[in-house]
Amino acid sequence: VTAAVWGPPVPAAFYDQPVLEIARRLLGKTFCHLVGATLLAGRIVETEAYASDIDEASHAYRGRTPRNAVMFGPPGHLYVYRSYGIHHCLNVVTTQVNGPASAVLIRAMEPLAGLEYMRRQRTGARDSALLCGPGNVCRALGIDLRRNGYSLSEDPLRIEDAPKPTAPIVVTTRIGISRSAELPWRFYVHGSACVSRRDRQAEAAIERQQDSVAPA
DNA sequence: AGCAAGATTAGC
DNA sequence: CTAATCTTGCTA
Repeated sequence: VTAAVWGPPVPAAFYDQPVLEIARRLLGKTFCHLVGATLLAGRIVETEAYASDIDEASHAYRGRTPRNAVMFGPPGHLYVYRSYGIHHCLNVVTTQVNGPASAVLIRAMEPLAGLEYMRRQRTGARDSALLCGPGNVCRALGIDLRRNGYSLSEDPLRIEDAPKPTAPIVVTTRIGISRSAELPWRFYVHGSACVSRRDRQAEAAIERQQDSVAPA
């Protein structure tokens, strides 16, 4: 366990902010899962926000059920659910007091530690694709329904602070949903090799914006 | 009790 | 583009 990727977790207060703010600010941070003596860690490069009030795609939109209960708070916990009967998806709960149930889906990371374990979980995948896509993230990190409701401020899970990405953040629409599909609630680090799906139009818009600020 | 849909993925 | 695979939550 190297100190470089096993520092202090972000303060619990971090998770008590509006969900869109957290979805952006999670980019660049280090997600850690300690499996036995093996530290698994990745740099978060792609997230999606889900909120219950105006977002029909949110699992919490139609109210509380046994499955989505942890989405209703407190914030700073893991919401894990089974997807398509085969995969798991991992969310960070961001529900504030008296606010709508909300969470951030972690869609992709760059592997930082525990690559051997991840390769075993994901035989055949390139290293850059080990944590590419929400189902693959859970597979590679050994996360399943048993981790649902776990705190991100206690072992064996944590998110650590890390320098903000220097690359721009691309803002675009979410993947794999049919309702509220137009909301620009997906965020990813421009140029990362580990993003699950790029949006060339959104990237082109950013480049135009940069040109106008700092012409070549 | 039955059934349609799903925050996905890998492979053809 | 489609199958795989199974749980959830809604409808009857």
